[in-house]
Amino acid sequence: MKIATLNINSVNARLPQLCDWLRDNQPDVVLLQEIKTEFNNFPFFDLQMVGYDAKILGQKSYNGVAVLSKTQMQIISENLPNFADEQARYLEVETTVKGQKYTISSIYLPNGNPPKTDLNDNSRFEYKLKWMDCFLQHAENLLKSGKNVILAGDFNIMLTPQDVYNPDLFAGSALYRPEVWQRLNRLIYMGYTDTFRNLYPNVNGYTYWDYGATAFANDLGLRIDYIFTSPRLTDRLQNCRIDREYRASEKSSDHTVLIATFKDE
DNA sequence: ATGACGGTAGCATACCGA
Repeated sequence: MKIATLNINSVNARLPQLCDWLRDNQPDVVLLQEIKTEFNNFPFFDLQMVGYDAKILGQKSYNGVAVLSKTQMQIISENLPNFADEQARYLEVETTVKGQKYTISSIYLPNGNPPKTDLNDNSRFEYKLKWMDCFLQHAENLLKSGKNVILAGDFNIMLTPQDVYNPDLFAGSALYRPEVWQRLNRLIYMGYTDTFRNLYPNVNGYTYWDYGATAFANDLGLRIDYIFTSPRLTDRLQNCRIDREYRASEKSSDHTVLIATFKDE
């Protein structure tokens, strides 16, 4: 079973490249974040043509998450079940791949930095922390269910200095503060595995590079996209890799694709 | 501290992003 996640930064602006990537890589499931469109403008037909069914939680202009799958899916939850959210950031589905059942969530965690017009406004950071608290509660409930759970997407957090090209530059950033480290670590302590870091403890593993010309060329990146797995699924983990080729391609997102594969039995 | 760069809404420029 092969699953990929990508913050696509507008699905419609990058649809041809996405379809090409799907044809070339043939993942069973793909999680998208920042689709930046609502249901009526989502490219269901084009994705169907390359073999994927789609479930989405859309929003005009901002946010929006989706799950693509070769097999039939069922939506379990639009938004976190314990949090009335005005922003489209969480979609949970169930699907069966090669005889194995999975509970899979596409996650776009809030950024949390203040608007440029008011750097003292901490409401977005408070929203991020509240979002994470509700997410952790739900993640714990999923863990107790004993299902095969995959929680993946853009978490907007660098967990350690290794995940940042220049930690000093991000001191005080909402993506790099003790309050979010503490919360994301709780996900790990309760039993979920950060698949990439688990397999590659000594590789930076960046998944995002600024659009500015120097960033990708000089590998000035951040590791903010994650694939977390529940224990029984972690036992079946075969690989987790970053597809830097996608980020190097024409008209790519500023994020790149993270891909995990699992043994099928 | 600011902007590089890019997308969306909608038609000029503001907002969002990490």
